[in-house]
Amino acid sequence: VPWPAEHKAETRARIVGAAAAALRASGVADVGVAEVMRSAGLSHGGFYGHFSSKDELVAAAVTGAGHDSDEGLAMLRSGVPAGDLLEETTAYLSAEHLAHPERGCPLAATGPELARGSQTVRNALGAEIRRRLDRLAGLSPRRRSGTRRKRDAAGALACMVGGMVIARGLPESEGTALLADVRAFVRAALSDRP
Amino acid sequence: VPWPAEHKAETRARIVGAAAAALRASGVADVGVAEVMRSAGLSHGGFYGHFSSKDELVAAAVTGAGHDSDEGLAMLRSGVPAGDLLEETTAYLSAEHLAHPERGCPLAATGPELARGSQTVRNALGAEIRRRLDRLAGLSPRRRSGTRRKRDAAGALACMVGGMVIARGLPESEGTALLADVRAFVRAALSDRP
DNA sequence: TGTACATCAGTGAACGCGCGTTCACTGATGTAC
DNA sequence: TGTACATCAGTGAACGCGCGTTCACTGATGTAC
Repeated sequence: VPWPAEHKAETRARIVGAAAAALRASGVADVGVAEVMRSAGLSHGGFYGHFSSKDELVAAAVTGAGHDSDEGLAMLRSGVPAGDLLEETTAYLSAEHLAHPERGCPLAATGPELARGSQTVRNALGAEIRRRLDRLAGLSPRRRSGTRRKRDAAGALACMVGGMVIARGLPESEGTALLADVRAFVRAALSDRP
Repeated sequence: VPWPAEHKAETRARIVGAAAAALRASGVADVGVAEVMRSAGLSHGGFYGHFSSKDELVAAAVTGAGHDSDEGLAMLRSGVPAGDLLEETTAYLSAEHLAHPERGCPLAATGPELARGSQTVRNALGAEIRRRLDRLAGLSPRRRSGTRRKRDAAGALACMVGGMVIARGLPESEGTALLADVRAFVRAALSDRP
């Protein structure tokens, strides 16, 4: 074996990382293979040594983006491990996340485009959604029923993704104000009352 | 004036209508000017007699799509005028809407792509979002405070858009189940309790 | 230890193709007389 | 009423351009002797 064992995997990870950021910043269609390779410090043509098509890269990037979005949220909590569902939702619906799609949630940045993608992309997207729903359901208070926790996870994720999509469709100050309204809505919805 | 006064406006409306459907079905990037003109029954080259760029068409299509999405929701209520906020949300989060992005909400179908668009497109998108928020706030019970109505409108719209985006990212049966969870979440959130 | 070799990650130029846009032209229309 | 005309909505071919993909090649690497 003429090259160090991890070399190729490391290069591939660098390409996926560059793609994950570019994808969320510019969308699937507006990101070119050449651009991704350039930001990974490689030449255009080497791409097909790692992936058999752009599609495969997009699928890998969705999964990669999901993970660094989690890390980003963890940083907003200053490294404190995720507490409850409301805290998680509040961190997601922050001005910080609004301003930085490229390190944020891939669903909010490119959900509809991915849903129209190939089967490979749709599989990665579906897996990412399930992962998030499971994670959120796990953050719901233990005293609640499974049904209630599942419902709250679905509602919270819908508010997160929808809130961010809407806020990004408005000028910044309006978007920031809208996020505050959605946060208040979720706080009320997740409270103990109903 | 060699042509009937309304002729050009009618043709333009036909182009916008075709674009509004194609846009929601395939996204901004995957819809070509040629394809839109063909489905409007016109030839490719005539486009620039009506619009100065594809961008201008997309902006017009967003507004057009907003209106026929409203009509679609009205039909799901069998023509009954919109009642309260919960009914509206329930109609939006339906299996019917899940299956037919091309006549549904443009925010759920193309929100993130539009948010990355030109200023012209962003303006149309912002106007469409404000229109929907105002409409939803108006459907909230009168007895509630302005603050509460604004918050509920924001939360309901976030749940609608986010719920639909997520559901469309899952296989159909899972998506349908998720919509039911989000509907239950919104029902609880809009109840009188808190 | 030093050198020739086989491997394969990465290079860079080239390829079709489809897109948005342009443009010289056509032909259907209402108007003038 | 009928005919010549000016207008302008629509046609269809052509244009660059950037994209995803391919491919013959390069050169850095660990291995064999």
